[in-house]
Amino acid sequence: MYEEKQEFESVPQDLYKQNDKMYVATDCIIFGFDSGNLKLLLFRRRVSPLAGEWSLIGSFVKLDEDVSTAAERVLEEITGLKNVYMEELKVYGAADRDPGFRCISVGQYALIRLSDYDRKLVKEHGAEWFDVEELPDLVLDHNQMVKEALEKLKQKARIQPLGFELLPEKFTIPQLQSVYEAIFQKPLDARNFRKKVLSHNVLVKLDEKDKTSSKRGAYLYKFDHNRYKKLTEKGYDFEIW
Amino acid sequence: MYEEKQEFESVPQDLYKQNDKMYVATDCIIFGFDSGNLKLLLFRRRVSPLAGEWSLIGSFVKLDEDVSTAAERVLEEITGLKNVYMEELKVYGAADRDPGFRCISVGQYALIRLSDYDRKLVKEHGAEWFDVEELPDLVLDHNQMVKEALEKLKQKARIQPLGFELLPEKFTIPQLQSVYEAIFQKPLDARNFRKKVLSHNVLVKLDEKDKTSSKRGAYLYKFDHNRYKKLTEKGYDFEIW
DNA sequence: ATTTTAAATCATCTCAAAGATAATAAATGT
DNA sequence: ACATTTATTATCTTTGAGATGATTTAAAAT
Repeated sequence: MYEEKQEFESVPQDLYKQNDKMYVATDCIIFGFDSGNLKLLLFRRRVSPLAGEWSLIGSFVKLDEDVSTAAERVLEEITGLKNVYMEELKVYGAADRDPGFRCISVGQYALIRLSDYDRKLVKEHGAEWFDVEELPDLVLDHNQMVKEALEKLKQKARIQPLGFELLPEKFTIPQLQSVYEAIFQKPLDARNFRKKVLSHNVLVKLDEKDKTSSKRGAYLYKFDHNRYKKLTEKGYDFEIW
Repeated sequence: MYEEKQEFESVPQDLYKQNDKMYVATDCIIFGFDSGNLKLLLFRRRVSPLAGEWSLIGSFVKLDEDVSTAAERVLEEITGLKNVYMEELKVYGAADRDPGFRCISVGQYALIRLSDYDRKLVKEHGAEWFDVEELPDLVLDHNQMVKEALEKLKQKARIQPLGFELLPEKFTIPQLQSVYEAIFQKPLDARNFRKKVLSHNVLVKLDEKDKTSSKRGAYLYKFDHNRYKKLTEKGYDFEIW
């Protein structure tokens, strides 16, 4: 499956399977969105055992580092992106989850804009984007992590507007719909979707149109973060779309 | 605040603040329900520093132990209860959260029936129940954990029937209402509550009545786990009450 | 024994939002 | 000029949440 000879960062060999240390790692489920499909960024595991196998983007948490910082660090390392939407999924803490050493992993999922990331960096690290529906076998419990991240994303998307995180600054309603169709994995009615999504008054209609995907062209919108902030502070219930 | 001399389990002194180990702990936010109020079980922290201060019920995760098992272990140790509803809250992973050593904690909240727990065990461990509204100052970030657990409970209770976990096997509708009023921290209309809660057909009406809290007496019900299971498997949306 | 009382229970009504469907508008390609 | 496709506006129907009125029941008070 992975033939090339390569150097990997690894736990010092003298520690491997012989020490009594508890390791804490974080693995990022990094979602992107492109042409109607959710994508996931993967790379090759850097530590033995299983070095070289497809894996979520992860890293050990350093002793003097916050867990969330570790996730941000590794995400920036591979994609060049900062200030990305990221949220904790859950802890994977089975004693036997990693055959090499005792390591619990904090799963965190991130939503990034495919337009923004640093392609060179990604390439350098051997990372690749996969369609969420067509993932390879991943190391350890990573396939399970992805499954649960998708589930959580689906759930979260119902009560919090985060489809925007996957789109460029400016986007059309149909594009947004397409994101939600990918997340919910079912078709939505364009007319009702528009009605709902606009009813919250957190979208600002721009004067430009996007004509890449239709003859008529659709108006571009942008998300009004300020307005959203004000609404949620007032306890506004976003349980919609 | 805590004057008595006492022995505490602790990290070996030679390791304290000098070793480079990563520790993983779990802290349980243990909820109970009594006479209209949510209660929380607390005990005295067993490790230095801050040994003897009020703390959530917690423990280190052993090297050969699942994180979830650790939580179940400590919960049983203190309350004698097994098979309790427990769910992960989130990870508390700030590098400086514990002044003694580097330790991340997995917060987990549990719902137990106050009728069931082992009072002797609780007493032996110096644990006590506190009204959620009147908690003492807790060690580290534990007050924050409680706050977030309450928030999560409130959210979760909207889409999943878990008020039952806090009540005895048999309960009345008014009792159930009282649980939800405690969770949501607002009064509910008895007539509408009844309508909603019965509309899902997961409650079985018994022939007995409970007369402890009213002259007329209210019928006892029990939760139909099987029926609930079937419904959720079919994708039934419980976004109610 | 009758009345009072407080909860428990049943029955309607109103309103708003969700989903289904119809109709129109704006471009492009033929 | 017309057909075609996507975007957009406008209605209609149904459902369910919340508000409120009315009735039952059994214990306690008179």
